[in-house]
Amino acid sequence: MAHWLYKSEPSVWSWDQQVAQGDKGTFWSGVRNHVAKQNLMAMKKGEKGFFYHSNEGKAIVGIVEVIKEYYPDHTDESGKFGMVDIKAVKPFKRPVTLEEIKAEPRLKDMILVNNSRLSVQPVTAEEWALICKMGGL
DNA sequence: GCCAACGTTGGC
DNA sequence: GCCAACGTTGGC
Repeated sequence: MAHWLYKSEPSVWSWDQQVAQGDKGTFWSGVRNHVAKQNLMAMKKGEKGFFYHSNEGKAIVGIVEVIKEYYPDHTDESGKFGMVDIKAVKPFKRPVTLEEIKAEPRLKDMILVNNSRLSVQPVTAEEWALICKMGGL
């Protein structure tokens, strides 16, 4: 089962807002990048991902799960892009900051470190396990 | 189909 | 607020 990482600016859409949606979750719209789109299309229901706060906080704050697979993004006028639905699963006991991730040699190949602009990223099994541990889960 | 110009993202 | 990195656009 694959793992993912979703980036959001808290001023636009925060973890707290995601949690407030409960089990019904929300659609993850607004992706306008083809690599990110490929990642969205590869997602399967039930797969989990990290929720990362960019700009403010710069930390992974919790875990989300895919509850609906790829379908057209109604906010995209061109009709080329789509989205998935995700819901909050559980918060980290403590956030794992970008600083900590950069300081960990085993995480030096993470896309988050090397291509910070990609908004939806795959995470390897090793990275997943390590970051969960760092987050107190 | 190349590439310069421009816009956006996100860390610092 | 600056700027590097990246993606997209449009002229040729």
